[in-house]
Amino acid sequence: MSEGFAEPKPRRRQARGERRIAQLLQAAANVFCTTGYTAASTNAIAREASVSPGTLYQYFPNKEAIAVELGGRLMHEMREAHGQAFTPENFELPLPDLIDAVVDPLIEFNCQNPVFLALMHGSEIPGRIAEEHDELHASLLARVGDLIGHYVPDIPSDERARIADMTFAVFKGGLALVLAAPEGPEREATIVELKRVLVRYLDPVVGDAAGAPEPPPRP
Amino acid sequence: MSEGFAEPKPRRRQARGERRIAQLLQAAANVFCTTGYTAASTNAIAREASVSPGTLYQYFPNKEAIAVELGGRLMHEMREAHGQAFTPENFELPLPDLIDAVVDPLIEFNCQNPVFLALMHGSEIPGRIAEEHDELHASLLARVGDLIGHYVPDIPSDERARIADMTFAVFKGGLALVLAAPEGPEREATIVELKRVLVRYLDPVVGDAAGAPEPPPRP
DNA sequence: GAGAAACGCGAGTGATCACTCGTGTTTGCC
DNA sequence: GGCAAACACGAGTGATCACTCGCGTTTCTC
Repeated sequence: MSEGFAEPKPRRRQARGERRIAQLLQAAANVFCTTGYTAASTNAIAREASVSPGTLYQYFPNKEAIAVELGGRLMHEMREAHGQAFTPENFELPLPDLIDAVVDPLIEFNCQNPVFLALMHGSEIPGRIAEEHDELHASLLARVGDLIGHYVPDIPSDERARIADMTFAVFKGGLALVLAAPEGPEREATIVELKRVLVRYLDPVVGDAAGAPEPPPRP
Repeated sequence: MSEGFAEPKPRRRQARGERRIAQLLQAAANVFCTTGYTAASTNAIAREASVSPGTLYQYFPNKEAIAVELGGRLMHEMREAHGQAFTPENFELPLPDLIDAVVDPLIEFNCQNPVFLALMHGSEIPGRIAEEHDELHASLLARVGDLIGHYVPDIPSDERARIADMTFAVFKGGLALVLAAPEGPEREATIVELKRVLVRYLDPVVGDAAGAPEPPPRP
């Protein structure tokens, strides 16, 4: 009965080990992007990282742990990206500028980490990641809801939730389109168009109560 | 060299066989929905259909063929659904009614065939389905583009394409939200909200050239 | 520089998967 | 009724996958 410690692993890592982990996660991201989580084999990940299967299993107990660690790191970066998007001073911006401030970092992050959507979107992924994703999703929704509540203080909470949900869903749909567009002017134009959707959808919502009544004339 | 016929299969099917095929496709749809295409095993599909693995392979040469046949049938139904959505008389409707006429059948179809999105959306699916889906996608985009061109005849083609792309992307994002909502009043409210997004986005586009200048007051 | 521990390897292992095959049953046709 | 073909079965087969293990190498610590 003694020594019932369930301590995970007081394992000392060397610098080489940390490097290998980063290398393996990068390889896993590539393989997950191209083949998806389920069809990605651990041997393929090891091969992509130019190491043996045994080496991979020195750092990760199983395939799911790779995805969880990768997802966790991406989630952390994502929180930073959207943390700087929802600063208090942005709350006072006019709607188009606010949308710029919120949307740009999120798009930038997803463009540079396409594996994020690949991991979060599939219904094939392990439950652990889905939970973390749900948390992040709920957190983002709450922030959008706060924003709407700030512009329209007396909105019913169910309506506010519905608008936040729809805003986020529209963003996700547009984000997929942005990621599908080739980098360059075409992608930029798609981003502009996505922001146009959001502005036109939200302007009447916030415009009713805030002081941004008239839409600017289109060129 | 003689008998170089590549005839697929002049196989005579009995009524029992046709029934089995429908039964197997239904079972496959269930399994694909819950586990995804890659993780779905042919044995699991056979079990869901209460037949033996050997019976399954009497009607389908391999796992991909099941998905292709299922996708093909869904695609056919889908074309019917959106064929009745883009009838010429709908072209003359005011924007909100037009959106009702186009969006409602598509949502209805996807609600009753959730496996459709599951098959079309994954990046894990066999190439054959992706091709068919691309065709359908392009066809739908063209219809939306025609619609925009009808309302705004002198719009530049690249801008028209971008608007059609974004409209469809927004719809897909909202559709995911609709499918995630529980059936009943909540789903209906989500559908209404999705239509609101589309109307607000497209109204300034078509309003510039057509005769629907003023938005109705919101209650 | 010697011992310990982290690192690295790759053939091997058991499980699972897509798919086959030999055999028995049902159906359509004369 | 009898024959041929379609239907149905489920144990079996080879391939592949996640994961292990024994052993050799590098790095840290003293």
